Amino acid sequence: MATDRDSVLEAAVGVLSRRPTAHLDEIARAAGISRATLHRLFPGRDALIREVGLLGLQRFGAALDSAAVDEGDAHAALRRLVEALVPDASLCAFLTGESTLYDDEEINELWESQIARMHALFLRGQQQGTFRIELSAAWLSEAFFDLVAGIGWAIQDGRLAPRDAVFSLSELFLGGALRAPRPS
Amino acid sequence: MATDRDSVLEAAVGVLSRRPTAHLDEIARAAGISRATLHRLFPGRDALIREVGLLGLQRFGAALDSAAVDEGDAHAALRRLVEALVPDASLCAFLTGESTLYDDEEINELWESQIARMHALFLRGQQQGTFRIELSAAWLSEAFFDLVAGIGWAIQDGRLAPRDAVFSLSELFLGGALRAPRPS
DNA sequence: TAATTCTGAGACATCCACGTCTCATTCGGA
DNA sequence: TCCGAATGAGACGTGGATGTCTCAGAATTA
Repeated sequence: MATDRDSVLEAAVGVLSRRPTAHLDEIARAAGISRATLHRLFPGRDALIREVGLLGLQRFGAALDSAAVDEGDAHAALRRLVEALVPDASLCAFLTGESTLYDDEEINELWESQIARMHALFLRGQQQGTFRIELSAAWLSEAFFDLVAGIGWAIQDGRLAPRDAVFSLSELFLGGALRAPRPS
Repeated sequence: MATDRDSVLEAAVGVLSRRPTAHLDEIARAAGISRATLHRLFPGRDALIREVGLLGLQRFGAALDSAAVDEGDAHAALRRLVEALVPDASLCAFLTGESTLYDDEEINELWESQIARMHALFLRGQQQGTFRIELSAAWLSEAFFDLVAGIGWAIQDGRLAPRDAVFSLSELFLGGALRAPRPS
């Protein structure tokens, strides 16, 4: 069953985003399977983490796609991106915390290309007069992703209600990023 | 020499904030000492990481003190806090990345108490009408610290100029946190 | 200079997570 | 019911980082 692999990856995210050094025992338990089965699904720890990373980057890219970040008003695009990204916030938290991921060439390239899309969004928004130009597009991209990851951690630890996530993130970030005094 | 321990801790932060799983060899090399001397200064890896964590929390507390976060206007207090905290941004990055730290009771209590001080600052700011009340004080605290950590990572990786750190952080965050349309 | 202390380099031993294996059990289909 | 596949539990070996040790050389002090 291919679905099983995915559900295991989901469970792995839940554990690894909070504790990147978690043992395989713990991940297996979280997935509701034995360590043996975990090894049957994934050759080893490195492979598992790599696949989780690829899943995260794929979801990230899918969110960028579904939000159509390179179309229309940058402000609206960013709000769409928040909506699309929040459900995978813990995955983004994983991408931030698991630093060893970026030793891998393919992962690195994927990451760079997704970040470039975000960078382009902010750059376009600045050219449109939507986003502030005193803050570099690079910093806006970085800060945005940091906040998404923070959302993921906060939700997982029960410090933030999932329902509040989209509002909290978009209001705080856009308040600082938008050039206009305050969005409606 | 007591100073040596501190300089080793500083070097350890530089390595561990970026790669929490770095080997002791690497940390020793970064500190310019041998692994043997590292072991003479710190009983083991756990002890080293614990001391780095304590250093970070102490610096965090010192920043809260020097910024006098519980005095006067909350807006001004937060700006002072940013100034005081940015030099130790990588230490804050370490505190967010090294999750195993919080297995320790003492570390956990220290962390909670410092966060409580930040929480109080935001709560006071909300009561003063300085900060937005649509965003919970807890989320503001969390998001602020996430951004500080992000600043630390960005500076260490050379993606952000240290000179721009205070401005980038305070402008972005305050823009989203302040109730007033935009600070001067 | 001589003595003491500190340091670095390296050689071990140890420990723990990981990877592999076996085997009994369970689940699902014929 | 029977058979095959999949799973879980556990044992076992392995690798690599860690922790401890020794010893020679450097640094510091008298």
